[in-house]
Amino acid sequence: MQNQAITVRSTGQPPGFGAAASLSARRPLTDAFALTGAPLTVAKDAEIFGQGEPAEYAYGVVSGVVRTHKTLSDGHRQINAFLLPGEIFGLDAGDEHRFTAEAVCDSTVVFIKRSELAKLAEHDCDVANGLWALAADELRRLQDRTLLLGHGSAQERVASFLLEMAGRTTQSDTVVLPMSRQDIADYLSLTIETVSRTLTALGHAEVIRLPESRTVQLCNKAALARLNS
Amino acid sequence: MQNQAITVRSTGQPPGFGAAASLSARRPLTDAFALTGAPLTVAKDAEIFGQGEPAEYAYGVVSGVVRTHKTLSDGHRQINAFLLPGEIFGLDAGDEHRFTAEAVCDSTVVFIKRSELAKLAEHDCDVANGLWALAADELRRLQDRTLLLGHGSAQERVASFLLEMAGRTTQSDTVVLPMSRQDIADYLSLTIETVSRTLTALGHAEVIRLPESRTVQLCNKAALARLNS
DNA sequence: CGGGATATTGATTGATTTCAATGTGAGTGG
DNA sequence: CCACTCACATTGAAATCAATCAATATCCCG
Repeated sequence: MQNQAITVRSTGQPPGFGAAASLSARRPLTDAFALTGAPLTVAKDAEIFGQGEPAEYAYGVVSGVVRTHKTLSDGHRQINAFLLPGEIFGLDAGDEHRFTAEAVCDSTVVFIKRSELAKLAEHDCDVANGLWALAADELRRLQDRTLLLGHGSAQERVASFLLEMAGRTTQSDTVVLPMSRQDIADYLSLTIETVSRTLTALGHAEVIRLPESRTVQLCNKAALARLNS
Repeated sequence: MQNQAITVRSTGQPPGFGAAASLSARRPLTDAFALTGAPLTVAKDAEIFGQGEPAEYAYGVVSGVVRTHKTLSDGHRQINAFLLPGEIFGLDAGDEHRFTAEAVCDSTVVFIKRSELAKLAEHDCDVANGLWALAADELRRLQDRTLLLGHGSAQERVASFLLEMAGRTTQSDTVVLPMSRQDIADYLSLTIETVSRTLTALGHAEVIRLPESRTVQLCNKAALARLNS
C-alpha cells in the first residue's frame, strides 16, 4: 500500500499530437511524485486542504478516494471531482487552492511541493509538457461535465455517473460506490432525493440492480449509455 | 486591423507560482502567433473548423468574435466559449477538434500549425509553460462555468453572463452584445425564451436597461453581482 | 413596402426541488 | 443478544422554475 507508484491516468486524448508522445511526456511527473517521502494517511471526511488556503503542495492518491469541492455562499456544495488511486489533484490552483479536498473514505496520499514542480518545469520541457497534458485531460473531463450539467436530465446524469465510475473502478458490471448519495447529488448538481428516486427508477426499468444501497449492478450498460446520447 | 498583435489574456491567476513568472511564460506564445502570415478573414456564421476534423491549426482572434460549440445528437447546441480579440482557440484538442468554431460576426483570425507549436514546446520550456498556463486559465473558466450551470437560476446565469461580457469588452457600463439571443441561450443552457424573459425582468427590476435588443446598460452592477453570489 | 430573421410575450406543461415522513442498517451499550 | 440511536437512504405530496407550444412584435434589408 505505501509508496505504491503513482501512475497518471489519462481519461482521453493527449492535448496534442499523438498519444505516444504525450504518454512519455507524462512520465516525468510520475517520477516527481515518486521522490516523495512516506504517504500521508487521511481519515474518512478529513480535510487535506481547504479552499482559499495557500497552495503549497500537489497530491496523488495512493489508496482510497478523494473529493474536491466548493461550498457556495448559499450553503450549496458542488463537488468538482472524485479522485481515485493514481490520480493527481491540487495542481490546478493559483496561489490559493480553489477547492477543498477531503477523503471520501480512509485514504493515503503522497504530495510534492508545487514550487519544486514549477522549478522543474522551467528547465525540463518534459515536465512542463506533462503538466500541460494533465491540464488538458482535466479540461476535456470538465468540458464533458459542462455538457452533462447543462442539458442533461436527472436520468442522464445518474446514468453517466454510473458508467463513469464503472469505467474507472472495475472491469466487471458491479460497482461499489465509495461515496454517499449526498456526494453523488453534489457532484451531479441534483438533490439527494432525485438521485435516490432516479436509481430506484433505473432499478425498476431493470437497467441496474441495487443489492445494497452502495452496490450497483449494471445489467444493461447499453441502455445506460443510450440515456447519455 | 490586420496583423494586430495577439495578446494572451488571462482571466484569472496563472496556474502556479506568481503572476509575473506566468505572464512572461506566455510571451513565447504571443511570439509564435506573431510569426503567422496574413490574417484569415471569416464572414459572420462561417465555420473556421468543424467538430471531428483533424486539428491541424490553433487560432487567435484578431478582430470580431468567435464561438466554439458542440451539437448534440438530440439537436441541442452547447456553446463552449465566446472568443474575443486577443484570445486563442483550437489548442485544446486531441488529434481532432472537439468543437466547431464559427465567427459570430465578420472576424479575422491568425493561425499556427499545432505540430510546430508542439515541436517548439518539446525544446522550449517557456512555450511549454505558456501552453500549461493557457490550459490552466481555461480550466478555471470552465470550473466557474460548471458552478453556474449546476446551481444557477436563469437570473443568475444571465446576470453572470452580462457581467462577464461587460468585464471583457468595455470599461463603461454599456455592453453591446455581438451574439444573438439563441447564442446566449446555448451558452447558458437555457432557451431563447427564458433568456428574453429574464432580460426583460432585469429591466423591470431596473438592474439593466435595454435601449436596443443587443445593447445592455448595466445600471446596477452590484445587484447583478449579488444575483450570482 | 414587403418579407424573413430575430426577439418578445403569453399559456400550459413537466421535471426537479422542496417539505415532510418513513424506512433501513450499522454500531453501541445495557 | 437485543434494544436503542444516529446517520443514511427511500418514498410521498406539493410547489416551483424553466421548457414547450403558440402567437405576436420588431428590426433590418432588399
